Amino acid sequence: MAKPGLPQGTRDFGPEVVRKRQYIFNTIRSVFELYGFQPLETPAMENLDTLMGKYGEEGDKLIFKILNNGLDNADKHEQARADFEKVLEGKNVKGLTERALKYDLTIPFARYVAMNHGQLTFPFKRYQIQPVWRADRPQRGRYREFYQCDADVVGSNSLLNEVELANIYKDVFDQLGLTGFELCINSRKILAALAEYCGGAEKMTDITIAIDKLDKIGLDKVKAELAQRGLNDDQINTIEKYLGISGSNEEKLQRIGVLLGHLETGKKGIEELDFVNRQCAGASGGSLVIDFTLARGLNYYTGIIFEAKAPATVKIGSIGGGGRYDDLTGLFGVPNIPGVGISFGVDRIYDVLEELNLFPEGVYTGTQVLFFNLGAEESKTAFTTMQDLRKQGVRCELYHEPAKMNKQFNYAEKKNIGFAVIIGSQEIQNNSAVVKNLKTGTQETVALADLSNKLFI
RNA sequence: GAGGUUGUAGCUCAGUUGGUUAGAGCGCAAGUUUGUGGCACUUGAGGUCGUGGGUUCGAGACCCAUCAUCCUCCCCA
Repeated sequence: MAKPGLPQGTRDFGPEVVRKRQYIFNTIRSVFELYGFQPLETPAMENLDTLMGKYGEEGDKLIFKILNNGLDNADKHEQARADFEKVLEGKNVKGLTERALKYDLTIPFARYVAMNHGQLTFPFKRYQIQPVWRADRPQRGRYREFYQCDADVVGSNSLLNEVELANIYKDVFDQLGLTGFELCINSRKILAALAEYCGGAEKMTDITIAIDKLDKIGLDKVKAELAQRGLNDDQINTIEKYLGISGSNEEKLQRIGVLLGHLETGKKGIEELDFVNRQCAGASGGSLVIDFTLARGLNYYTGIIFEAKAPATVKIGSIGGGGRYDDLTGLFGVPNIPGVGISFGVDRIYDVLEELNLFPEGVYTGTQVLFFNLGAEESKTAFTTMQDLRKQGVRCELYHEPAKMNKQFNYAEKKNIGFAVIIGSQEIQNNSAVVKNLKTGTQETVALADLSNKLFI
C-alpha cells in the first residue's frame, strides 16, 4: 500500500487548528454582517471560460483545470488525441477541460451578478467565505488551496463604500488584536495618470508591475526593471520623482497634486484618495496609509485599491487586498455595474496571529465535563446524569469504557477538560456525585439533583 | 515555469574520514499506585535509514536517477 499523503500545497486542519481558524472566520463574518453584507456561496468549480482571461497571462497559467470525464470512451479516442495535441501546444480545449476550480471569489461573484442582476436589489452587498485554488508553487504563506473572505458592494459609485470597507479592515484587525497592521491605499487613476504623464499610457501595466516591487527590491532595481520593460530615461526620471513622494497622507496628496494634478485622471484620483482619507481620519485612526507604490496585479481594478499589510515584524506581507472595478460584469455581457470589494487572506492572518501569539485562551475550549466510567452499573447512572447536563447546554462526555481513574484523568488532561464528575458505587448509594475541578484540584460531593445547577466553567 | 534545500522511530532531530547489533528527547504502553490525574522512577513496544539503481569486501553516509518536502525567483492571499 502506498503511503498516504496530501496533494502539494494542501493541508489537513486538526481540531485545534480548526478552532483557531473558526475564530478568525467568525470575527470576519460578524463584522461583515455588522456592516450589512449578506452571505453568498458559489460552486468550487466554474466553466473554464468564465475564468480564463480574467487574471492576466500569469493568472491563466495558475488556474487549476479539471480533466473531463469519459475521455476513455472508445468513441471519443480520436477526438481526445487531437485535442491533446492542441493542449501540448499550450491551448485550452473544451473537449478535455471544460471546467476549472475557482481562482478567486470576485469573478464567480461577477458571474453571479451578471446572471441575476434582474433579481438583485442594488446596491448589492455580499460577503463570501470559501476556498479557492491556485496551481502555484507552494512556499511560506502560500498554498494551493486557501480560503478567501470577500466583501463586495456592486451597483454603487459612492466612495462611501470605500470608506466602509476601510473601516471593516480596521474593525476586523482590531478585534483580532492585530495592532500595527497597515492599510495601504492608492488609486488606479493616479497610476494611469502617471503612465499618461510619462507618455506611455499603454505601458501602465509594465509600470505598475515594476513599481509595486519598490519596498521589496529597492529603487535601483525598479529602475532597471522599468528600463528592461522598454521605458526611456526621461520616463524613468518622472517615475522616480513620483516614487520619491513621502510624508503624511496630506503632504503626499499635496505633492502628488503638483506632479499629476493637471491631468484629468490624476485630479480625479487625488480627489478620491482625499475623500477617503478625510472620512477615515476620524473613524479609523492612523492605520490608513496612502501609498503611491501600491499597484496590485489584477487588471480589473479602476479606482481606489487597498492592500492590508501585516505588521512589519512578521515577514509575510499582504494579508488582504481589494479595490474598485467600474465594469466587472461587463466581461459577462452586463455593462455598467460598478463595484468595490475587499478580501481577507485567512491562511496568512492565521500565520500572523500564531507568530504574534494573539489567539485568545477561549478558542481552545471543547468538552467541559468528563464523566468517569467506573463500571457497567455505575456508568448507567453517569450516562443519564450526563444527558440531563447536556440538556442544560453543558458539553459533556462519558469515558468510553471502564478504566482506571488514572487513565481517565489523563484523558481529561489531554483534552483540556475542566471538570471530572465521578460516580461510583458509594455515590450511587447516596444519590450524589463527586465533582472535581481539574485545574485547581479541589473537589466536592454534590447531590445528583443539584448537579445541573453547577456552572462548569 | 527557473533555481536551491532537506528526506533516519508517531513527532523533533543526532549519527565522526564508509566498518560489527542505527541512537536521544518528546510522545505511546505497562508498572511502582485495585477510588483521585499532572511530578518522579522502572520497564517495554516501535526503523526495509523516502524509493530504485550503482561504487565497495562493507553504504544511513559516496555517485546517478526518481518521488516527496520546504524555501527563493516569477506572481500572488
